[in-house]
Amino acid sequence: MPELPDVEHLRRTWARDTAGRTIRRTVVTDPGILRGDVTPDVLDAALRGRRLEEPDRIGKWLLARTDGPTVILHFGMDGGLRWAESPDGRHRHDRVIFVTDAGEMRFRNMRKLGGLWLAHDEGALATVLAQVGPDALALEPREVAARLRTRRGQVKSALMDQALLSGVGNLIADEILWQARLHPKRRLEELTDQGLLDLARVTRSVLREAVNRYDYLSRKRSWLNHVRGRPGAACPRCGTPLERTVAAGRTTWFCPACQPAPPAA
DNA sequence: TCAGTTGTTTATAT
DNA sequence: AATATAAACAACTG
Repeated sequence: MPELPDVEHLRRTWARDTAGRTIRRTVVTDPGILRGDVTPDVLDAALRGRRLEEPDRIGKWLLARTDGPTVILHFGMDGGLRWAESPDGRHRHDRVIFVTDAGEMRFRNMRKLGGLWLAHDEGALATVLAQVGPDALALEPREVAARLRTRRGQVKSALMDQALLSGVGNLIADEILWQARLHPKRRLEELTDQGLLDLARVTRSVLREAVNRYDYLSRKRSWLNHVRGRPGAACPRCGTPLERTVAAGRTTWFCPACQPAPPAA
């Protein structure tokens, strides 16, 4: 699930459920989810007795702050959070559990892409996030356009480059390009300034609406993601059968009528 | 059995 | 130097 809107949802979940709580202990059921030099003992010692504070988010990264260290979570392809009042019903993919004075937050992650980092101060936090660009939703469209303008090559590749702009994943990139009527393999250097600005505006509007709907973008019938990936699916705008290709190394769906291919090389 | 999966990193090639 | 591609990671679903 996790692209920017999903992680924002997780951030709000974390904030709501852990507000005012104190960490009693942490349970690491699978050390293979720990990143950097943190170990189960180090994590527990660092967090025991700490008060949970308002979490932040940059792109797909959740920064779970305490009155001491910050826990950094990345959810990979299928990670998530579950809050429970008691230790009952833990799932085998709950890799780390933050036990508080009134319930526990579980970091679930089936495939163990992503993981957990621990930063003892802002310097360590900056080190972990050194390659992460500005949050895609925190920038004005003109700023997004200016960043895109520094790049050449396939537009989808740039949208998904987390160092250029953080938060846009494969599904959202397809949605943005479909709404902007741009073929995923169009080249950035071919786009006009106005074209880039339009793309940046669509980017913000897709992210904003997905975040404000509070879950994801799949329910909206007028959007590509409502039908994306289904065999024989038709473009919600014009009814043309969607096509599948690979761009930026990822499965990509687009409408061949609304998103005309770039001129052959 | 095999292909496919919302992400990132690394290696390799162009 | 930038960009493009593929593989690897891990665990599951259909």
